[in-house]
Amino acid sequence: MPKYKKIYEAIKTNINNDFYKKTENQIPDELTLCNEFNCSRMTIKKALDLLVQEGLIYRKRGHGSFVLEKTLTHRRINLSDEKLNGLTKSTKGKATSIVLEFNLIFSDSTISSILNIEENTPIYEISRLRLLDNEPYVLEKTYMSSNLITGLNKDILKNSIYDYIENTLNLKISSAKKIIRADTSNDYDITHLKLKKYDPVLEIEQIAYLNNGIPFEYSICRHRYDVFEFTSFSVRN
Amino acid sequence: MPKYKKIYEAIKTNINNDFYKKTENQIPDELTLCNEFNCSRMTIKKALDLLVQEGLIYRKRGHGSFVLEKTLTHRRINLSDEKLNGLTKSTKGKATSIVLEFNLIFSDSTISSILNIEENTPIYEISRLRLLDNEPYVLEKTYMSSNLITGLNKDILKNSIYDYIENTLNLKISSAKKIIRADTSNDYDITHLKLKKYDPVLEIEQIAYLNNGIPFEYSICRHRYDVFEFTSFSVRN
DNA sequence: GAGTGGTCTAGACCACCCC
DNA sequence: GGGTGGTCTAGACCACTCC
Repeated sequence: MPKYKKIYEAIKTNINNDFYKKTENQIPDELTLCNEFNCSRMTIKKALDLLVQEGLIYRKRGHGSFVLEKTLTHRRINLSDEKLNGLTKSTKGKATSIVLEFNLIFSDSTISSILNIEENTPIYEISRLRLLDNEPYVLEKTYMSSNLITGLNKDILKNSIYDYIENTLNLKISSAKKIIRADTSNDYDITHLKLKKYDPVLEIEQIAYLNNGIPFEYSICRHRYDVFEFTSFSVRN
Repeated sequence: MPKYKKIYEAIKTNINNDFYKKTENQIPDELTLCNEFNCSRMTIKKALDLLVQEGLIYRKRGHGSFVLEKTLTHRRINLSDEKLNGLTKSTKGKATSIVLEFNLIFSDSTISSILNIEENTPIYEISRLRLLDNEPYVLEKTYMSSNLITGLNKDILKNSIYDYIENTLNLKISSAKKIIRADTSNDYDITHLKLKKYDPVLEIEQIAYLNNGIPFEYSICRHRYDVFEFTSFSVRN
C-alpha cells in the first residue's frame, strides 16, 4: 500500500475517533504532518485530497484543514457511489440470490454497442432476485460477454459474480458509470419484490469496467424504494 | 487558472473532438505531453487524473492512457453529481420559479443540528416550485440561516438563490452531500407537479457547504420521476 | 507579517505491461 | 528490454487568511 494511502487511513481513523475534536476540528498543518509521517508535503497533500473528495474534510488556503461535520442521517440502506462493491460485499455477505433466468443469447445491437463487442456475440442474460435476510430487495438484470467472463454457472450466480470475476478469473474491476432513476413498478417487480401495488422502484442502470477499459457488465437493478437510497458527495474543483 | 486545469481542458476538448480516435483512443504518454505543454510530469498527471475521476479516460501502468468510451444514453434530464450548479445554471437559465412559501421561522433541533447553528435561530423556510418551459418539474423545500444568507427576498427567490449567494453576498459554494431516493408522491406533490395519481418522485436531500466548511443550505427537492435522472461515476482508488 | 494551502519543478526509483 | 504510469522527494514561489 502506498504511503499516501496509509496516511489517508490514519487520518481517517483519527477523524472517526473524534481525535480532532480537541483542536476544534482542525487537522495539523501540512508541515507538521510531514514531520509526523516522515514524508514530503506532496504526499500529505495527496492523502488529504482523498479525504476532501470523500467529503470528510475541507481545506482553505491561508487557514487550514478541518473536519467537515454534519452528515445526513440515513433512512435506508446506503448504496454509496464511492465504492465499487457488489451488493454481496456492501451488505457484508448477508445477501443471497435466487436465479430467475440464466440464458446464453446472441447480443443485439444495443447491448453490443454498450459492451463494445460485435453484434451476435454470445452473452449471458441473467436475472437474479437478491435477498437480505430472506426478504427480496433487488431485481437485477445483467448482461456480460461469455467470451470475457468465462465459465459462469448457477452456483456462482447464487453467490457473488464480482467475487468470481476478481478472485477466480483474476480480472480487475475498476470503475462504473451509473444512472439513478425513480420509476413506477411493473407486475414483474411487484411479484418478485413483494411490492404493494403502485410502489415505486429505485432503478440503477450501470456499465462496469475492468482496469483495461473494457466494459464487462451492463446491468439494470430495480431496488425496493423503501429500503435503499443512494449517496453522493460533490466538490467544486 | 492553474496550468494543470488548462491542460485538462485542452485534452478534454481533444477527447470531445474525437482527436484520439486516430490513435485508437490512446492519449500520448506523459513525457510527450510534458513536452507538448511544457511542464513537468506531475502537472500532466494531475490533469489526467481529473479526467480519470470524471470517467473520460482510464490509465494503466505499463500500458498507457486511453479514452473510455461507451456512455449510457440519457432518457431524462441529467442531474449530474459532478457539478454544483443549481437548476438555474444546469438548465442554462430556462428555469423559472414560483414561490409557494417564504417564511422566517425559529429553527428546530433537527434543522439546527444540520445547519450547525443554535436552536431557535432565525431561518428561512422556502418552498418553491421550479418550472422548465412553464411546466412544473421540481418541488423544492429549502432551509437557510438568515444570519448567514442575509437579505433574501421574493425577487431573488424567483430567480437564482445560488447566483445571489455567489455574486451579491460573495460567498463561495464549494461542496454538497446528497441522498437520492425514490418515493411515493403525496397530494401536495401531485397538485403542484401535475402528477398522475401514484406517480413516484425522485427525491434529493442535500446539505450544501461554503468553502469555509459552513453548511449554508439544507434542502429537499422532489423531482418528476419521468423528467430527471441522476448520474454518477465511481473509480476504485 | 506569519502561517496556511495551491501549484509546479526536475529528478528519482519502482511496478507493471507487452513484445 | 523498453516503455508506460505510480509514487515520492526537496525545494520553490505564490495566493490567501487572519490578526
